[in-house]
Amino acid sequence: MNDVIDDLHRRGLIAQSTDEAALRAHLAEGPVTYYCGFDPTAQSLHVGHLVQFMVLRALQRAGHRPVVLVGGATGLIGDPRPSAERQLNDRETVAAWVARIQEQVAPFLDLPAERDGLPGPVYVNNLDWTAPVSAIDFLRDIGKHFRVSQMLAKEAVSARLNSEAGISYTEFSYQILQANDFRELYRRHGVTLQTGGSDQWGNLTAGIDLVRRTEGAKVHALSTPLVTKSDGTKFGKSEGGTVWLDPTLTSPYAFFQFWLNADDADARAWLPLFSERPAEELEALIAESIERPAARTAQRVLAEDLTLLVHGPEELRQAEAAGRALFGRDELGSLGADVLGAALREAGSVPVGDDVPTIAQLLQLTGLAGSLSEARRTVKEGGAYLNNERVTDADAVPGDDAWLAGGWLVLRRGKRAVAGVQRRAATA
RNA sequence: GGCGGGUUGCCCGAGUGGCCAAUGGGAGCGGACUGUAAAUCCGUCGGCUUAGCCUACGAAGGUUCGAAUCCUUCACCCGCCA
Repeated sequence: MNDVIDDLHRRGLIAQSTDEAALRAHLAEGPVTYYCGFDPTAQSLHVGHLVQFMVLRALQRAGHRPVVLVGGATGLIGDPRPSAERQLNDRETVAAWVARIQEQVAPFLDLPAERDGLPGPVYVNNLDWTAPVSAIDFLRDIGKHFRVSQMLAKEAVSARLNSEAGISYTEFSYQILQANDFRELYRRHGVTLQTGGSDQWGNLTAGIDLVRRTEGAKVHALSTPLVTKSDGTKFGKSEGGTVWLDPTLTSPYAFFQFWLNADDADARAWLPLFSERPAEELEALIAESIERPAARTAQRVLAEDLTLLVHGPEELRQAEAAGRALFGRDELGSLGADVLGAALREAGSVPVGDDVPTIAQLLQLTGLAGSLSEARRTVKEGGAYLNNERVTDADAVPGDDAWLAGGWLVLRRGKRAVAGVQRRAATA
């Protein structure tokens, strides 16, 4: 049996861990129950969260039992960000997000557990044990175990104290709630390991301390590195903004394209983090990527493996086919209505009636341009294409001969942004 | 509490009565080169019914033919003195 920790190190998934020798020994003794939490700060998780799933899955494959927590309580309080205080979201909103995220999380951990005959993953919401605690109980039973000096020393807190933003008592208390989660899960499910992003380290250790003080038990923590981009910008954004895991927010096509468009250095660096292929294969892929960068092997594998993981085989097939259809060598006119329609629906499309809008209006309608002015500008700059041909007149209306199979127009802005326009026969 | 400085477009930051939708840099967007990369170069970068018009320089008033620029009040930020 190869060691999970070795595996995680090899893939670059470990930033920090508590006493590693002790953790290895603990994992070697038998199935360990471990957890990772996700706070509902939006209606969906995004690609930045994927690293956590990679760790959860690696441990699960090694025979350990995952507990996935969605922070219905912590999401109401807000983990202090380095920059500024968070805006509180109202309870109904957070509750709705919790429900969506719980659904979203499940597929990541379903399969292997059943196969290995292990107990399935456990899904919990910290609101269940946090909401019933009264202020008195909280301060007496939990707060008493925390030293303010230690709480102040946490990086997340001290950074904010030294900034103009300062920190509210609400966010200051966050680490106590997360520490209490660890203790609660230790009691309820025998959880002895928590994983999380490197920015969570202070919260992870807060939990370890609480469990040691009140339960006399030694528990562990593992943190993942921050995923970075070589140009210094934030990981997980594309032209359209955040790359979400929810297919209604980021289409599988856009998700696939996000990885496919990664720059070479990033794709190679991310490959071991996100691909679960064997070490030797990854090495070969990286070598290939260096030798023939134009083939974009690393990008392709990332796009394929992750679209498959997040959206499933059928969506992967569609996303791939869409890319081939829209960026391939084939003449658009030679594509059938089914292929074209599927590709454009993936890329994003908009219906029009018999009263066909101008090119500028279509660019705006499809979202390729943010405003009419921007659409006109794009045409003026030579960045607008109709059926792969550059458009020169923003006020022109696509002629009858422009419509492709199935009543489609392929509208493109720049090299990558594509959208479809479908003509709907006016029916009475 | 007193005195002084500041608040400009997505961000930084020029601009002290007309030539200002506002210099410059960054981000973004488009083009060229490529590989649906990166770097580089060029262009663009408030909105609209686009050779014109509308809205904008912390907020509200005022002076003026004309204000980001001058005056008044208010809000917030930063220094110095109490």
